[in-house]
Amino acid sequence: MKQVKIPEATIGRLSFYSRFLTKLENDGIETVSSGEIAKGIAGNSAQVRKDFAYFGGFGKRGVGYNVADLNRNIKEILGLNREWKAVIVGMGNLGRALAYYHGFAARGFRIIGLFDNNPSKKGEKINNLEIQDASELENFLEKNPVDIAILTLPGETVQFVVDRVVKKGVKGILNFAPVVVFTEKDVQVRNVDLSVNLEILSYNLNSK
Amino acid sequence: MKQVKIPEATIGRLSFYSRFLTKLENDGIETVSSGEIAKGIAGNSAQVRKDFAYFGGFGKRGVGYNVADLNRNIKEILGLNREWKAVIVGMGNLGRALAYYHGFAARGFRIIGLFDNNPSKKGEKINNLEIQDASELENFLEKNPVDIAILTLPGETVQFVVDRVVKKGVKGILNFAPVVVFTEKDVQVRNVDLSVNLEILSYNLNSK
DNA sequence: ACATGTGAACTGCTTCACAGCG
DNA sequence: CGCTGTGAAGCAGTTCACATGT
Repeated sequence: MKQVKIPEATIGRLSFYSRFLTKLENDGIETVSSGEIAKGIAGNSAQVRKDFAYFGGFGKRGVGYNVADLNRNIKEILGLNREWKAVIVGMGNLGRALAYYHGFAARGFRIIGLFDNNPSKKGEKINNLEIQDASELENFLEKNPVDIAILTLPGETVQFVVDRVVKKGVKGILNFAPVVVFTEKDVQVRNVDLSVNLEILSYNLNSK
Repeated sequence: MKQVKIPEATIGRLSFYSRFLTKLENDGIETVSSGEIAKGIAGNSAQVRKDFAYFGGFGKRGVGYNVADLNRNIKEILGLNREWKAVIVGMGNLGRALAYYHGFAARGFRIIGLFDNNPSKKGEKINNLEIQDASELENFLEKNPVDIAILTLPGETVQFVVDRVVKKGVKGILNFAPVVVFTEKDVQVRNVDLSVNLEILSYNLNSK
């Protein structure tokens, strides 16, 4: 295996593969072929094999892949063999929904702090975590190192909060507001945009 | 202008451009260059021009683009010059958050029905809409034609609901569960996956 | 003079097709 | 024989660089 650049699209698919494999594991299935994986995630078998080949290949020719092994390898590649600590800033409806969302914990992301700048929300409990006032953010991050900040904030306030959490060592940002975030380049930013997807739907529906 | 295939990536960017232009319109700015747009959405000016060129080009050489004109054109391309009617099925935390989300209405997507199969939620009001029992879904869709179904459901139930709404004429699906949806090909499906983005963050943070 | 519009070059990702191996 | 692993081909999207138009 030579060390080449991994397409970001491949990383995204690894995440799908892993969840599909977890389902297979739960069903007690031990072996799976690239074709079956492709069917499970609506992809193409050559692509599945190529994706794995970037990391050296995990299969047996003529047989397929061992489900548990493969899943363990993928999780390790994705960095899911450790726990990632995250905070959510902005406890509006979306922030709350994410605080309750089980999918994160199931994949190793632990939410350890919730913040909002509205004093009337302070102390409210969500999933055994108390909402803290946004002014506590720096203080909290100093005592509790955090890897990722999930920002469910109005667009105007996002950059301000990004600067604050980055200064306290946060290295990953998951931003839900439709604004561009600027940071040092060693900080990873991912944007989730709810409207874009509806607008692509709109375009596709319209041009039929 | 010749009719060529438009990259899906271009459509996604049009959505960003439009929101950036709306901001400029609100600030009373009348003219903008491809370079300024590029800065606003963290892109590249050649790409901005190429994106517009797919649709014939909207600018004046030596000057730039008229903000209001350009935005109107983009919205028309995206199909946002009409109202799209949508329902949300699955009123868990995420479904509720989306029901409250203002961003949809601001872009012409009107939520006209909320459904859940938990009888205890029936009648509860969110944003002036009553949650209806899932058994009412077909009945409602017959009386109220709907373009898009937003599905915030557990993965296991998604396909069942997709089949039901598609049978009643829904042509667009926005699915938030990490499962593959199968439909006739004239139905558009978009998937929003919250965990994938965290896992890509995890990968990128891990490989530093 | 200046910013658009665009062919051409480039880069990156996907699909093909088959050699290699269990 | 079957399914993986992989070079090579093919395709799609991005960036370059400049001719074009105002």
